[in-house]
Amino acid sequence: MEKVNPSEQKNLIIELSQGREMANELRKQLDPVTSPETCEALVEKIVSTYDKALAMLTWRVLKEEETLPETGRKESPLFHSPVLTTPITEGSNSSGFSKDQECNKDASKKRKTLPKWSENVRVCSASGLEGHVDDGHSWRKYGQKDILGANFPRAYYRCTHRNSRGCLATKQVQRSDEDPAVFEVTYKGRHSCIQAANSGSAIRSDGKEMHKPKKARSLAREGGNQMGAEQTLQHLGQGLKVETEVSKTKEEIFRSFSFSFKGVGSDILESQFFSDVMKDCDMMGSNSPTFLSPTTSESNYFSSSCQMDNNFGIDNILQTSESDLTDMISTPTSVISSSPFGDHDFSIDQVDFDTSFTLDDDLAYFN
DNA sequence: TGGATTTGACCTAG
DNA sequence: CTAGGTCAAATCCA
Repeated sequence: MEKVNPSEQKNLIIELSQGREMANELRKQLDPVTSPETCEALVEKIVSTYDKALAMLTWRVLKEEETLPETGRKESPLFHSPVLTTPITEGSNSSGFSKDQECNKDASKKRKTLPKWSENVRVCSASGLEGHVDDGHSWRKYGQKDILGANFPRAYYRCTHRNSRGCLATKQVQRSDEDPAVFEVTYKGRHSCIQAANSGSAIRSDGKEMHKPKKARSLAREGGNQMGAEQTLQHLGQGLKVETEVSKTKEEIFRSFSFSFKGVGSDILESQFFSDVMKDCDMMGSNSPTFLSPTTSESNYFSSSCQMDNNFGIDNILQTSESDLTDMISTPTSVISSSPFGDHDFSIDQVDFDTSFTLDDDLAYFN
């Protein structure tokens, strides 16, 4: 990493500066009057800032290593970087590497070879769109399965561009048993398509949504407690308010961060890492220009757009592993707040853009 | 007519 | 063997 381009350097400076400022602020706050929550928030914020800076540096190294033979890349100690997200150990193996990474060795024998990470999304009840959690990509449902012990079936989605562009990204959406308003979304694989962020469910210039899933239509068919299709679409068009399992504190914590990503990567790269940077955007909906201030004391409502303005390549940051956040998911309210560093896959490959990342919709209809 | 969803069957990991 | 994951034909809908 002998050379840092000006953009990255700038971002690093910003991050580190923020960390310093927040540390100073925390010092000021360290008086008996200050609430522990405030201090905790500041600490989280500081840690997050440094994590981001480290992630940037990490990514740079990984990017460079990508030019090296595959073996060298996989053996990179960076895969064990504390910056990276907690490995999900779905049926974990004992090695330091994720199952995915190991599976790369013999992909022909194993079916699950893609990185996996999860997030919880709570859909604003007012939207009437239960489980419609869009991450900016267009998904096509290819299956639904009743899961043992779960009250609700699990829906399986894959990228719409699976055939046309060979995009292998998939996701699973399951409604939480504990809180039906919470949808556990598990992503697998990374998008090799470039539709990502600024396309997805973006609103077209004519006001209509792109990739409007027919899920909305079926919702109308199903009737029940769902609102009418017209209303549904209207809500979608207006930008679905999505509530993540993030405390207000978190919102405050991450509000100041702004990131965008300049993907550079190889589409073949299977391992991927999504730092809290993305979590900030995706989960916190932090400093989106269209961010809506929380309207309740315990919920984060925000619009689906998440502006990402810097040039931080993210999709090539390697995910430490295909981890399984199932345990985290099972306790939604504590998940995100305790671990803001989820892994996210955003295929922003080979795209240099300032984009509005949408989180607006994605219907999972489990009725 | 083409793309998306539904759903039963099939495949595979554990 | 079982449960989870995927396939693919049937169906729906704009």
